[in-house]
Amino acid sequence: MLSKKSKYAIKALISLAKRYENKVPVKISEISEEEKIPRKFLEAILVELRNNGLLHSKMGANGGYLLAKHPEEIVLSHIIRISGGPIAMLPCVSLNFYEPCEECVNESTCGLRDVILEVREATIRILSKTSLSDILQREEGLKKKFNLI
Amino acid sequence: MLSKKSKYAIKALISLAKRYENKVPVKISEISEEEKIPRKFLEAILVELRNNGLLHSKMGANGGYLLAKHPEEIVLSHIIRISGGPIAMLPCVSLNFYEPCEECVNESTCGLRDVILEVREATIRILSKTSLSDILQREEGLKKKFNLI
DNA sequence: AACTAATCCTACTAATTCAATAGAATAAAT
DNA sequence: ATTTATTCTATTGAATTAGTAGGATTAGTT
Ligand code: FES
Ligand code: FES
Repeated sequence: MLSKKSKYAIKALISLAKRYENKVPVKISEISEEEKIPRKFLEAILVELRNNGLLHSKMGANGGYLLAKHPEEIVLSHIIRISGGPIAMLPCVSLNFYEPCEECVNESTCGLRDVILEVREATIRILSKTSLSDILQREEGLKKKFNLI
Repeated sequence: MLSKKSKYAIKALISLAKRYENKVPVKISEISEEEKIPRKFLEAILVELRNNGLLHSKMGANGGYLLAKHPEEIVLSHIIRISGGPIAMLPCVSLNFYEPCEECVNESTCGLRDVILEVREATIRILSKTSLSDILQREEGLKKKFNLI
């Protein structure tokens, strides 16, 4: 399961991606209300995203946040990793949060690990090719689908 | 991430699958030692697996556990669900642990949900076709691979 | 029948992670 | 100076996960 933190991070970035063309900083409180994310929690999340190069921030009056890259360049796998969520289902197959499995004698011949490795690859294949732009496009597609029928 | 409980459940079942042909009940303590799973925790896990039809148990002296089905018929997705782990990355796409996302106004037009739905499908495709037998076969394959090189 | 070896059952506790909050410090605009 | 923001540090509360304790029950053995 994705943590709320990760989900909020993604939601917040999608929200910013929608206004990417404006080039105007967006306030935390604005995102918070729009996406129904607890204000203070979102604050911490955005700082982390900024520290990891996904956002630019502007302090003071009329300050706020802006995407640091084009929405096409920000992909889900990256957001999830930054916001602390391992993607893999076991620590022994995680690229970024690797830890050996104490119980397994030999990692390289572990059958379970072998399967979970496949799952991870399938997951990452999708998450690392899906950008904020892709998500916005999907939303457009879904809206049409449900309006037109 | 898979919970330890789920991982232990899978490990325990693999261990039992290895001796499936013997048709002799296997003691908790035996599995516990072999797979390095805390005794009492494993106890609780095995009872749950039994209550869900994956194991048969025999009480008293010479008692223990046996697979209730052929190792080919027990698949990972089933084990994970029984041992309490949702497979999906978001509650809104989970078949067995579904819950709506409070923040998302309209589930059917949610772009994030749409992507995560794809991830879930890819994951389940693998987990629901992989049986205990498959895992044992993989282990054989991996052993050969690493012995022969 | 008594003894022993096992699962079964109920309840509890400890540990960790997750989610959220509080409040003061800093920065920029007017 | 005042206002409107982000930033930083620290803490708290809630929930979940992981693991434990101890006695009841069942079945085989002598
Ligand atoms: S090495 Fe991780 S499950 Fe075996
Ligand atoms: S409905 Fe679940 S993420 Fe939007």
